[in-house]
Amino acid sequence: MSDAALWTALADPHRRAIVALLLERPRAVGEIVEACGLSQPSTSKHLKVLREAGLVRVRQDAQRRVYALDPGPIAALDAWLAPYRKLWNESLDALGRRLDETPDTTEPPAPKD
Amino acid sequence: MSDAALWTALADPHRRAIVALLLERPRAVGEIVEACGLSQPSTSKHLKVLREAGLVRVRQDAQRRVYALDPGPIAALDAWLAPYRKLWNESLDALGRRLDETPDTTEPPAPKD
DNA sequence: TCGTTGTATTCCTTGACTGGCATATAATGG
DNA sequence: CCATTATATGCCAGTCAAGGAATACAACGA
Repeated sequence: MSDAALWTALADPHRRAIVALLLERPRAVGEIVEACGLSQPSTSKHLKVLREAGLVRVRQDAQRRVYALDPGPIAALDAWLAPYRKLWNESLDALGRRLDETPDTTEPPAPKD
Repeated sequence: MSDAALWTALADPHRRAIVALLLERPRAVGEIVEACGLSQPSTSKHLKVLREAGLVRVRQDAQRRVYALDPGPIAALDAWLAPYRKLWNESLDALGRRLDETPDTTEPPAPKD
């Protein structure tokens, strides 16, 4: 819930992997266990962290628990990022201006993948 | 440099605080020490982590070292976020549609908080 | 060159996080 | 009610990161 919990939750690579999995579609724990190659208990613990950070929500389907992404905290991250985005937009602008001033290159900036 | 380093760097609240400080303007280590209330060595270590994650760059000014944000990794974060942003845009859309279907409220959605 | 200022690094201790294993708990079907 | 399936939790050991103190290193001024 707190900002800290969100960052800590996403700091772990396995948890980011889980979040990425859930971006495709909601999944039951079993699927997640298989996909991330951890033991079931470890996976459950990671899911708990994600749950407590508000990043995922659970729906019960018979014995299975189906986890799905909650967009809220992601939006919070986006909000955190906003002021910085302004910063790097400026630097892109600066780059653009510099390119304009050098008539040697006829190619457009080409997205640096 | 790696994605992992970026997340780990930002996982720490003190380091996020430093990054926020540097968003306003570049600062020498001394200023940062004062601002974040840690000892000078601890602060230096945090700066090292940020440096190795590519989040900050150093410029030498006499004895002082002035740290400044590097927009690159922030952009990387933004890129990571992009697919998820699509997700919560959809959910906002869904919310909008639901509000459209309930003619009771005449008020606009009103930003939550 | 020497003292001073500003910053980085090393050493050490402590606390937190991770993963596996075993086990508890919840839900279902017979 | 019992066995089974699906998930969560407790316990333990290994690892790692953080902070403080002391110290080393670098750049400047006299």
